[in-house]
Amino acid sequence: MNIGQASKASGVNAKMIRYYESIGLIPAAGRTPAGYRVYTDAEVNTLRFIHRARQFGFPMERIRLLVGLWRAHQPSREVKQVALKHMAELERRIVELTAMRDALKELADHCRGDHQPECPILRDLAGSKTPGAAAQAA
Amino acid sequence: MNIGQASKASGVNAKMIRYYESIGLIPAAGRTPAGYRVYTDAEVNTLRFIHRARQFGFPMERIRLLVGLWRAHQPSREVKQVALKHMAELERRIVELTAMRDALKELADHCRGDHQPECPILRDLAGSKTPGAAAQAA
DNA sequence: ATGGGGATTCCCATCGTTGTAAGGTCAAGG
DNA sequence: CCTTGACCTTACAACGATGGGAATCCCCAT
Repeated sequence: MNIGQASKASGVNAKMIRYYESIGLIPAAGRTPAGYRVYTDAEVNTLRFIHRARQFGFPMERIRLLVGLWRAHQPSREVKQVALKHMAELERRIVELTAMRDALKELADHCRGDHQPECPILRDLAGSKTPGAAAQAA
Repeated sequence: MNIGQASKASGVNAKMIRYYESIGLIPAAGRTPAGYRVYTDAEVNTLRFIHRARQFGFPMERIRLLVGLWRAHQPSREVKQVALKHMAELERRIVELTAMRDALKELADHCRGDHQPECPILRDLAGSKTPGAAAQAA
């Protein structure tokens, strides 16, 4: 199996496969005499694992951890701990973005959006010393 | 006003002020004979505007746009349009992250988290061909 | 043998921010 | 006058993960 086939089978872009190898997330693949990378089913499984973990938003370093736990059949406590930590970070980010969206919505809702330059959004950006002013007004 | 004072007054890191200048987001500041950058109150206001826009998560290119609209007293319609586009992107990201968190929570909730290696999280990462399997099972 | 598709390596760009290194400048105090 | 420390200057690199492209090479089929 060469890198193109491994890519299709795992869902991981060929370019990314080489990158994962370069950062040591996966061991260096075998090579044909001509220098082409060769992948076994087991290696494709690992790539699929990584791909799926990326879909969950896990950062590479945590994926490195997860792959290690997986291959070494470590206690599920360890795995769960990593997952919970990631979920907490997702949650943090969600809260952040939601706050941005809501604050912005508050301003946009009061913006006429017509031909006149007067605009609560610009007023807030330009002048607000107290970031919560819009929310407080709401 | 030198860059340190402008930084404190605007909330924008001095390093970032130089960066914003380098990418043309703000015009090059005046200089003292010794080469120190000098800032007026108006320039600090612009920096504060940028700082606030960053807090709303606006990417630089959109901030460049907003600063332009602001300074040229353009119709609020333009401003609102930019804000709405950004809100839509925030929303997209929120939905993405929420889906990740929920799917992960579903798996973590069913993980014993004990000394045994058996773990729904790893099972999903390793084997799921259908990304929605966990959600469907729920 | 020729062509096309796929492989290789290497470099560059993203986006916003931070860090570091090596220097110049200013103001205060001994 | 000299030192000290805080501040400024430029320039370069790194981050995380990915995409793009160039130049070259390999394999297979016609």
